[in-house]
Amino acid sequence: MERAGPVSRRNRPAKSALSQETVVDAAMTLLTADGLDGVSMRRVAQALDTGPASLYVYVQNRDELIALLMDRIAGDIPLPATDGADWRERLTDLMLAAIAQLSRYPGVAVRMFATIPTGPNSLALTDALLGLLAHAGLNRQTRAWAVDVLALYIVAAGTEATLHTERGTPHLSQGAPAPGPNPFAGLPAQQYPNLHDLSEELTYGSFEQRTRWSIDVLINGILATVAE
Amino acid sequence: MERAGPVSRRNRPAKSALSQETVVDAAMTLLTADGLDGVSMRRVAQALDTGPASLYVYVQNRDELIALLMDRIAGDIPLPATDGADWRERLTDLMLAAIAQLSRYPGVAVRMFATIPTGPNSLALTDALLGLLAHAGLNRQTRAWAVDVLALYIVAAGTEATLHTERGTPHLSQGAPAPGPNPFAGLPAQQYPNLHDLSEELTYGSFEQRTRWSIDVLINGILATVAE
DNA sequence: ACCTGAACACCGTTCAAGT
DNA sequence: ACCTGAACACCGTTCAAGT
Repeated sequence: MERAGPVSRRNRPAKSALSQETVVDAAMTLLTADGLDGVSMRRVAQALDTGPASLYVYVQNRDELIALLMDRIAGDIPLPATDGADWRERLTDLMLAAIAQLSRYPGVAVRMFATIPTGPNSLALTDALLGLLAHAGLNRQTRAWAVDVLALYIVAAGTEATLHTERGTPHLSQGAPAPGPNPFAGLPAQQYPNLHDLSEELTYGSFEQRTRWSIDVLINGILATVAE
Repeated sequence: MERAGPVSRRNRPAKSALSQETVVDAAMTLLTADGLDGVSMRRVAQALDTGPASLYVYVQNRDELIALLMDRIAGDIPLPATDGADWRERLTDLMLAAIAQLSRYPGVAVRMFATIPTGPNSLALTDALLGLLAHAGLNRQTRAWAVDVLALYIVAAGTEATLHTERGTPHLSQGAPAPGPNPFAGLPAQQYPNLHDLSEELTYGSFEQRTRWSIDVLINGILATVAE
């Protein structure tokens, strides 16, 4: 009773058969090379030696193609051990791994605000996140809302990290502090007394340091804030 | 010793003179009507009865135009009272107001991940945020990193709210809970035990309720997590 | 059913020429 | 110095025609 998906007829010597997999493969190659901006329907088609219209057999539109790319990317984030002593460390590591993975593919994290991820890999990650929160002794509603903020933070930090990647500023997978002159130092103290006063502290610390601190803030906050 | 900015010569009967202000005005009108996607250089030019090339006298490129729009939007967020008893309530209100304001202009919040806001209105808001944190008894480094996470959260929540606006789901400035069927209820319990188990809780609560809880999480977390 | 060239309705930005 | 039409190099998506 199964209906087979569309089958390509390009089994000729020169061209290989198209399929959703080959389309996503080609898109993934472009994504890795040029970021999401490089993944246009026309360029994907070109890479497959065909016209853009051909892709619409395997993918509804560019948005669906991007959703498929997202889930591939999610699939490369290692799931945490389901059991173990330190849930907090496992949670932190999972979040850092997710942010680092998103930072590798410029333009992808931003789009995740739009899509509640429904791919199997993304769902598995969310489920794992919830599993870790269960070890924290939180009630059901708190766990549910907590996974929401944590996911939002992952996507937000991933988006930020991506921009650091594009600008060449160091981020998660690199060391070294930020370079360049302090943009807050020159601000008028009259108008912006607090920014002026804290200009040193505002630029202190690497992206990784700040991210680790932020994750601590979130976890401490969740532990201290019962929902309901 | 001042150099005057470019002055338009279109002081003829039919067309009014162009200036950066008129360009941003026209862009703002389009933004309000159609969101940021509606603000193309060509459409702005059309609204001003000219060609797109004319705009480049008053604005370096579309990115700069968007940055100018952002600061206009920031200017409509009321600054908190500089003194008062309850810093925590003032901080919460400021964050909710900022998120609500961003939710009114689809497409804008997303772009704020890219830009460290340098407009006068955005800087004033950040300065005010830091001022409120000073009342919380936090050390200097904690205040600096705190304003970072809070700003990141505002932009992230604003981006999310925007999508709710676009989809017609209720959000900050509206009441009522979310409609539609529960997307987690039908998930296989074998593969996603936690998502399946918490499907009720995952969809419980309005956007405003969740946002308020998240802000509480952040504030509690910041108070519990000293930087340095 | 799959594949495709051509077209439709758009983009941002640049450039040479006009005033 | 300001303004502009036209062009350049792109987009996503649709459609009619081919196999």
